[in-house]
Amino acid sequence: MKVYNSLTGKKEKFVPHVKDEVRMYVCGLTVQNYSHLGHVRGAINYDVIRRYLRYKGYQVKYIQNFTDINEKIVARAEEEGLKPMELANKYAEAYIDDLKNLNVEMPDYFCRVSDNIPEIIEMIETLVERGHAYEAEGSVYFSVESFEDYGMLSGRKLEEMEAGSRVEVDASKRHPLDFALWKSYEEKPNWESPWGPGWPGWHIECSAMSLKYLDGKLDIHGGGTDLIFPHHENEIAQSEAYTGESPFVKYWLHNGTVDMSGEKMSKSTGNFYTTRELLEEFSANEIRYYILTKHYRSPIDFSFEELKNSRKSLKKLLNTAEELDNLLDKNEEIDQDDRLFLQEEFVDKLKAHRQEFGEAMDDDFNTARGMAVIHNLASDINSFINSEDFELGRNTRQLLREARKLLGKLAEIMGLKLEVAGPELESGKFAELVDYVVKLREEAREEKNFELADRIRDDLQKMGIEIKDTPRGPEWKLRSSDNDGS
RNA sequence: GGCGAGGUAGCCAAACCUGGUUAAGGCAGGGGGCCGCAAGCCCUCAAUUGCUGGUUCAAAUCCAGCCCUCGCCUCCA
Repeated sequence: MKVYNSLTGKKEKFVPHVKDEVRMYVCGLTVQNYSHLGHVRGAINYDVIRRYLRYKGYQVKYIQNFTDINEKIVARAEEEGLKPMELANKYAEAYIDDLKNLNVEMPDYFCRVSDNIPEIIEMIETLVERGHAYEAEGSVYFSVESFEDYGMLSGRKLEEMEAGSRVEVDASKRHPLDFALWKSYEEKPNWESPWGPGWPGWHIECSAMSLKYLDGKLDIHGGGTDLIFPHHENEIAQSEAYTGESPFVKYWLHNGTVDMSGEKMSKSTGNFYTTRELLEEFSANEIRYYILTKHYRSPIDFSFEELKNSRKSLKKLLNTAEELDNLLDKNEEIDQDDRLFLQEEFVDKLKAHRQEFGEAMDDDFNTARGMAVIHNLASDINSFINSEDFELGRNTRQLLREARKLLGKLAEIMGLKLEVAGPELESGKFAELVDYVVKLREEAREEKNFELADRIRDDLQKMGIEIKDTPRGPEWKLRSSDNDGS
């Protein structure tokens, strides 16, 4: 398996610190408002990475943080008339809801800045002791000049950055790019420190918490490309200056951003679509499909049209899954042997697809290719069950079970749910009755009495019973109450 | 100004690092079929890979130049 490491700019063989174990830390968000697609895109990308790593047999420990204190939160809290911590909690919970609604698995732990102040202070103290940081007017700054490799991640050099820097130079800083580890703050949401009351700077939290919760052995650190500089650059500097070890992180992964350039109108009106707004109109499956048919490193230029298209694409996969389920659920009594000639070929295809999927995902988690494999798999399944000499015997049935399992498994790695939950009324007296009516309709069709046949179909349709004429004969199902599989 | 990403069919999007029969997959569209209609599905058609030159037996892929687009450099994922 290879992953693209932002630190080296190359795909590298993936070898975690500890065999069969992966420790990953993903930058969460400042919980100051509802999340939008950009936030959630990363969450979905790393969710799939995590699922795939697990599929590969790794035990994955996944940590994500909430930045729950900074000036933005204080400002927003004032706007909403809440205490800063209340505001942070509100949006942290909202974010967790969003993730659940998107079928994103919860991290093993959500760490919060406010829960880790002692660790952060300890880290800053050490940095000061070692001459990597200095105190000025109650705040503490990291000295970028004290860290030789500053710029290694973003590929920048200190000298070059000063020239075009737009950063306003704070008089108390020794170097314009020095950044705050501790910020002096006199008012209420603050903590005592050796330098007086205040709170942590933005970058230090991730260093302190990732080192703490992952025992200093980070295999993967993820986040958006927009965090490379300065956030992750600073994380590296302070972490390595603190531990004296390099590298701080084995593999830096960065997902592309979601841009709204095609949707300028919405920008002027308010800005982006929040996740919950999108979820009103689209299912988790659809949003995930949209995100995952693009490579995680590529930026996405958001398009409503494309998102709608993913609904149609996804429907194809759902149809196949449903067809298989129908075949497997019904005709439970069939047990005669069937011909084998077609099946060998089909078995080979299943095997091939399983392997192709692995190859795609092993290559820097290429979900776009993985998705293509899933489509090819679905196509082959469709061909198989709709071919003229298809017959449902014992062998075929077993084979279809495996096909369904594979389809479900691959979809599950993508976090897609292909289980179409229909009402469970498709057996018993009711089913016998419908079967009977359907049979009558078949007779009408044989007599070319299409008027009657169509009327039966239309009337059943009105009762919520859908008939499909397949090459294997008619099939029917109860229509699930409203939307298509979310 | 600095750093970075990218330009592939009408649209979205892989493959580029590791040159070579896959220019993948999806949406929309054409043609045919299961099958009369509906719903689906299958087969098939559709691309001189931004432009120009170069390297090579071979270039979407490597090199050079040019033209465009976008992101970051602002405590944004």
